[in-house]
Amino acid sequence: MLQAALELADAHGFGAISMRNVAKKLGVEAMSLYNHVANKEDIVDGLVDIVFSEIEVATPGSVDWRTSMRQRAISVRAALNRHRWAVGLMEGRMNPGPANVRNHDAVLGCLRESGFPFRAAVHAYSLMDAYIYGFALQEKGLPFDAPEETAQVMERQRQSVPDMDDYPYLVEAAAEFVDAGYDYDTEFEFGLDVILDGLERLRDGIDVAH
Amino acid sequence: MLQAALELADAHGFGAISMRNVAKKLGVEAMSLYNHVANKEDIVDGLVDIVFSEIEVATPGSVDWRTSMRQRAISVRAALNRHRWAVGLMEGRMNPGPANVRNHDAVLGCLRESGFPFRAAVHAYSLMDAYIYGFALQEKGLPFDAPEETAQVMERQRQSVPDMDDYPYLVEAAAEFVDAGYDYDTEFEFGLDVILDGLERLRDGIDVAH
DNA sequence: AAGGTACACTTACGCTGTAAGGTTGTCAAG
DNA sequence: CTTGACAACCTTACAGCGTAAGTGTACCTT
Repeated sequence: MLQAALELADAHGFGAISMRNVAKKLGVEAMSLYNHVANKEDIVDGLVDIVFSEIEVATPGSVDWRTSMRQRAISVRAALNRHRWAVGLMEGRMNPGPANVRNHDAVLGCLRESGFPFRAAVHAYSLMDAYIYGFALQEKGLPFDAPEETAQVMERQRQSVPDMDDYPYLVEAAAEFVDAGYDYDTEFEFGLDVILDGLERLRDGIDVAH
Repeated sequence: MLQAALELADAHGFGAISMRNVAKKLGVEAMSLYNHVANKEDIVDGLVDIVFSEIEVATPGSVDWRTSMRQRAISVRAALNRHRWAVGLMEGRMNPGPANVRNHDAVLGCLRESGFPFRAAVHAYSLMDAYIYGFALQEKGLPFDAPEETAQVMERQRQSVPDMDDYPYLVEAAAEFVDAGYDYDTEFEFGLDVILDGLERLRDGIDVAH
């Protein structure tokens, strides 16, 4: 049943998850689902945990913290790209599933065992995840997916803003993107590396101080 | 009418914005609203632009880019804390309002005039906003607002995870947060400064190369 | 055979956004 | 003063939503 809901969400977005839709996909009436879940929120909790289960985080000690965290970040983004409907829902679950918990513990463990003191590990985790989820949010929202669409979208947006010429930097950006495109992968990894650089300096500073 | 919708959303969350609720607040029937807006999405667009209008970004040249960007980031977070319902909605508007457009142009302008080449300015903007919106997402989702609630929430979460003892790092975190609390302001500004440090290095590196 | 449990069903309530069409108040042109 | 246009409001209706409540039936255990 989670499988059915997942396929619905992946194919037609979060709004397509309704008790009636999921039930129909299973050849069943809506109310029958309540024999298996408490309510709709329960289904969403289950779906989110499936997404968490797709996130790969290396076993501690197998690689250094930086490559481990880098791979995890890329893995999270990949999972969120496969399941765009999940973007705003990963954080703040009231009933975190097992994969969710395991993931959090693994990340904290990686950082702690790599020499990050507790508070520094929390800072690092908060910073990385804020960036990852925030980037996914941008990526989900930004109007152009494929490069070839960029020009049309830009043109439409320009027309919807009456006095576009008052905003020279936006005009510059629009022209540039139409011209040279916009690469999400590059963008994501750039920011990610800035953050990892900062965290590395933080950790090394602490090492020295000890 | 946007005012009425704004008060509803601030007081009772995004879900409270329904045509019937907004209309009731104005002493009017739901369908009457359609004389002023095309549809509900129109209202949301208007609300989001109100939030954008509350974001302060210094006029270019008045202060250096770093303090300007730092203040803006804090201003964005403050606005999103006043209007938590807006957190997932700021990015990816199909019909950006005037305040939205002005804000984007001002930020890009600040960076460009401070010596960031175009691509670097885009990287910087993307990185900062991903972090800001991602942090706001965390903050909205995280279950404890007031420090005194922390203990209860932690206890409830522990009970909802059956084999909590398999996750030593989470146990450590829970204990620490109950003990010493969790300060969102400190957390936010820590990550923000890591990012600004990284961007400063990026800009200086470019300056030297020229 | 009896009882319990698991799963499915139907019906109903109050909510949602909004399409369609009717009524009224204001205001400018003839 | 009348007429017509127009804006703003109204009511009605429809299809969809989550889910509370109650009913039926097949199967497994005692």
